[in-house]
Amino acid sequence: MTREKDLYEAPAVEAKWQKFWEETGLFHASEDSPKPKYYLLEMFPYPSGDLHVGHMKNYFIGDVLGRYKMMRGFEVLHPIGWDSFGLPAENAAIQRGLSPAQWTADNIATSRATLHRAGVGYDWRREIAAYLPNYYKWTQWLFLKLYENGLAYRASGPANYCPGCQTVLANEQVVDGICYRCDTPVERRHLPQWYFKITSYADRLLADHALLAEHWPRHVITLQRNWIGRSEGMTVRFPLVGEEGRHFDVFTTRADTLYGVTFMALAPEHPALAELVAGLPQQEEVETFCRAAINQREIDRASAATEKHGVFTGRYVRNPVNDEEIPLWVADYVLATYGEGAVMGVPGHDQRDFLFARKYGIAVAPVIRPAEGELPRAEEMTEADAEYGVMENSGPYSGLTSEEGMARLAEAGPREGWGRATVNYHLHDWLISRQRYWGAPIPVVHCPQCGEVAVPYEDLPVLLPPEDQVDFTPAERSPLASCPEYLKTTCPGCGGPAERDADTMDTYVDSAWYFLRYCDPTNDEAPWERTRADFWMPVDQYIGGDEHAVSHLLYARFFQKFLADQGLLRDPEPFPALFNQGMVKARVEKANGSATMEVMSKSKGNAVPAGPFIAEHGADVARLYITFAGPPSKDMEWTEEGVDAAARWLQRVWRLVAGNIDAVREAVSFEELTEPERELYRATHRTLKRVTDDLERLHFNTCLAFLMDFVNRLYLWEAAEAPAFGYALYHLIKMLAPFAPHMAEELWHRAGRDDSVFRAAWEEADAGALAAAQVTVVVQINGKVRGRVAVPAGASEEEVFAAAAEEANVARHLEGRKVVKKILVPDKIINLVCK
RNA sequence: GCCGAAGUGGCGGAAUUGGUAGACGCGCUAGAUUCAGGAUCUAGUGAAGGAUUAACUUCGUGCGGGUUCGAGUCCCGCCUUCGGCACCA
Repeated sequence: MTREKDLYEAPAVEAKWQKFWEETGLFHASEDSPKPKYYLLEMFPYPSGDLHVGHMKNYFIGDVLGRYKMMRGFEVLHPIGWDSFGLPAENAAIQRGLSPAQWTADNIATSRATLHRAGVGYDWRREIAAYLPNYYKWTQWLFLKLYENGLAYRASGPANYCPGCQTVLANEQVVDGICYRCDTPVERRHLPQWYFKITSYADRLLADHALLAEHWPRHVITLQRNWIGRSEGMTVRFPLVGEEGRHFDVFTTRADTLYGVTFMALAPEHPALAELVAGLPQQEEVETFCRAAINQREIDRASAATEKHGVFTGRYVRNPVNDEEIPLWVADYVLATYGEGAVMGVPGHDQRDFLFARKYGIAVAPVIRPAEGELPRAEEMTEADAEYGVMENSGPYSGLTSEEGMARLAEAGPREGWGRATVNYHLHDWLISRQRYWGAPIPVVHCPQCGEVAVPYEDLPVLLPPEDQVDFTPAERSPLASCPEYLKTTCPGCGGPAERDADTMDTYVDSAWYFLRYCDPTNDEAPWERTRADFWMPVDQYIGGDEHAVSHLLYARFFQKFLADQGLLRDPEPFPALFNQGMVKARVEKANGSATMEVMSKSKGNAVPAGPFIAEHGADVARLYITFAGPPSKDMEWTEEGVDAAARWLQRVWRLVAGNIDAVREAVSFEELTEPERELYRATHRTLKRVTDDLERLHFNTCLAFLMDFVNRLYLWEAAEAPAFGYALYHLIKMLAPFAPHMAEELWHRAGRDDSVFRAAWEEADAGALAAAQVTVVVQINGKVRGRVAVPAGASEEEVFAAAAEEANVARHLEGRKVVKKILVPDKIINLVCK
């Protein structure tokens, strides 16, 4: 009959403490604090409005950690803001006639309310939004900084164009030839675009992975390393036969095979081609081929991966090392965007060249033999041999190993004027211009007199024009180009009439520096004050999904390095510690009755909306379930049973602690405890140690397992009026706090405290208490467990053995056998090796 | 093809450095309490054998070898799944 009264009413309690935290400024971070700082950050979220529980996972991970660090005595900076430029707002405008700004503001309000209601502890005073002029003013400011330093430039080149989004994309936004956002196959177009010169930082981005090795997931570093794709080699110059002074360069990592070159192949897009074949009998064939190849490869590059096509141009080039004349081909397997857009064909030692040569009857000339073997015979080869070996038929280099040969050739190249050592990267400069409205305008003016002129710093921000002046409907050029009020301006240089650049920036530019703005979010004079950035940066723990491994994380690292070079920041890396959380999956029922577990999303119909869920079950239940279901780094599955279990356990904790709230006590005298109580005291500290250790490792699921275990044990004491029980409850409340903050706060106050539990210190486990007087040692015979014995802690081999021999089962197994060796792991195990 | 991660009960998952495999939870079984429960409590729950309160024994962490007193953990060789890159010269 009192049961109803005992039930924990989450909604009312949670609202009460959320208000309390807000009013007491619990999560306000200050640079004036004497405490050590801890900057905790989850990746800049896009305000999609209707957050589902899957979205909440990384906020909860952050919040558990933040509250814990707070209790550990850190001044925690845990900010939030909105990555709020981008296509969805604009599409809402096009499709439903909504205002992008209003639509965005509404979504932010909804998302913000959900996070509030989830009880995630943020310093809301520092909230920022990328679409507001007081933010994008500084995005533009950073653009100008890069421009000033030659790291932002406009160039015409092959760009990835998405017909769906009607804008160009960065390489990082094209996945398998498909737009990352709308799944439309991407086309290649030649357009003048703005780039950030991230390639200037390629080597440093690579080298500084060493600084991240310890606290970044290894696969993220690997992904970045592969994406940067540094490769060392030589650029070799092949003169064009019959036209003195003209030549073609190729990049090769295998200069040791130079004597085996039997043809050269250009990419179909190679700019010199048209002129090269003009007037030749091959002209038409080459042009037809190139047109087909360029179109075809964009439609379906993957399936054409093995079959190679090409045509002979009718021209020849001369191999500079042996003066041989070799035919010049066009081939569809040569990439225009890598190296020089041309390759030297070495069929003997490159599989692609081999396939190509065999198909078109080009000679194969092996020049490398295995260290322990013969030079392969061209006519017998069925595939290329790409291994290093010993050079043959290579003039003065014959007999050298591949490594030696390459070193000598790298020296000879410049001396003899035909080549030089070079480095190539898979990474390209970051294409940042977008032909869309909802982004930060590029602060550049095009003047017929002065050309390209940067907008002066004092004229920032370049504001987006009002929405009613703009036609959002994509028309292959930026919507801003349709707005004369925006476009027409005066040149900052000469004062004459000029036009603004009509493009806006990639939203990844916004997120490449937002973590810096949190350090000083309201600064009107500068993007941030150096002293404030130096106080908070770098981010001590960054949390987010690994879908940003090569985009956002690479861009942000690039910005950080550039800004440090400018003296605006101190540290070489923004995020020394990165944590990748796994995703939340849920059942998707298929039409045929089967079901699969898929990543939760609204479009799949398996999303559980966060707001309604929290209203029904409470935020603590959501947090607890998500943190207990598995390691935060792995994907988890959302199930009804799991929700019930979390809710049930919280009620169990509530009954235990609230029902014995008067027993809660902060201290006990170990000396005065009975032995069973001492055992409980030890269990308390053992739990504290385990929970602490696993919080530090971000293994929250095991923290909760230990707490469950502890609660199970405490139930055995419930009726007893033992001091050690009240003491255990006291610690339970504190240990519960990071995981179920609302309930813990309520219990803490019911236990008579006025201040927040999060201002209470998280204690170190009592090391003395952890060392029990009696320990159980496992007895193994030949590696098999045969018994357990209780001995005093620190017992010697002889003592343990003596006790073991007494144990019935052990004695039985020892009968008639001789113990030849004893291995003791103190206080844990003894293994008796018997014959 | 290359790179990365992972394979442990019916299920989610534990097991820092090699040292009691299966913690904790779900589910299931039995019982208690209850007008009733999808609430709560207690006990059991890897498989097989042995057993009517057994003790205990054998097998067992994807597969096959190896190192070791001892292997989920280390080494060698495979298989499978997931993720990323994919003609990068």
